[in-house]
Amino acid sequence: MTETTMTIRQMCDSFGVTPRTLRFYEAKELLSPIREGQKRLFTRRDRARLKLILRGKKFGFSLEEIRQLLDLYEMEGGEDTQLARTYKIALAHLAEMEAQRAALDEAIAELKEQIDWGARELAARGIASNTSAA
Amino acid sequence: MTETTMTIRQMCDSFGVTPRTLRFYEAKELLSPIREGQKRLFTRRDRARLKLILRGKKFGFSLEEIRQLLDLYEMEGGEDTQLARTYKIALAHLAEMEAQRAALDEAIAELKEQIDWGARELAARGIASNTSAA
DNA sequence: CGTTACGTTTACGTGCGCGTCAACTTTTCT
DNA sequence: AGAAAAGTTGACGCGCACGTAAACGTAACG
Repeated sequence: MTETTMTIRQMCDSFGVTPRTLRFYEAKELLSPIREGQKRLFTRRDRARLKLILRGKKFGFSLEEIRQLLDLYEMEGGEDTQLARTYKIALAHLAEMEAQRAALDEAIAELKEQIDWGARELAARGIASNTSAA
Repeated sequence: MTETTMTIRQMCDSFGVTPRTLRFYEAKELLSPIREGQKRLFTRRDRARLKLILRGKKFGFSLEEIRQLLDLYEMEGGEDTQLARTYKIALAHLAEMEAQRAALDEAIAELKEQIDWGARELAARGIASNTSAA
């Protein structure tokens, strides 16, 4: 089987993060690479989680919130109560994300208006606003 | 004319922030309330800006980035070069926000999948997952 | 006229998300 | 064998976005 683990450097290169960041995430229990002697080896699981972590960060979630979300993606055979709790948390996150989406749409619409105004203004002043909005 | 200005406390109450926050934003030149003696009086302009500030924060923009965006919403009669610069910044922000929207849509879709899985799993285990997705 | 309420400045403290050494072990190249 | 490369564990530092406490002004109320 194709060596499925990666060194810390390989992880850093493919995700664009620093070693410090990966160790920090491990300390926060977001990642749990296996150890070969002293060295960390990151599994496919770690990669999947890291992807989710980085995505979560883009949406302004804290690492702690992200940790809760990560659990959802791995509730294979947990306890019933645990599953139910995680499920509720997930619903809350979903609601929050959909609210964010709505707000984002509104913000984009408003910003576009402003930009259009700016384009017209620039045109009126005879300045190139080389941005042919497809 | 209906007194159009608000005290710091009125602002805090209607926006759900603390006085410290408003003073902090003023120090960062995001707000510029007028002074009546020593006291701050927030104008309609300040309220509009604060609304945009809080929205920007929800999307993970830094206060400095938000300050740049705010300029866009007030480039009434600035210099040509200033207008052009602000215009470019706005385009960059728009691109970033649209990218965020795309990523957010994807994340929402995936989270929904997980939630559906969780709902089925809970059902199979005979647990109520009272959340009839409309 | 005191005190209660609301506001102010100044300044140090805090939590998060890492950055940045320092000092050290463990391969790996030549 | 010797040196460079890659990894490790502390531990302190830093920028951001405020929190929080101290000390003070001022204006209104009973």
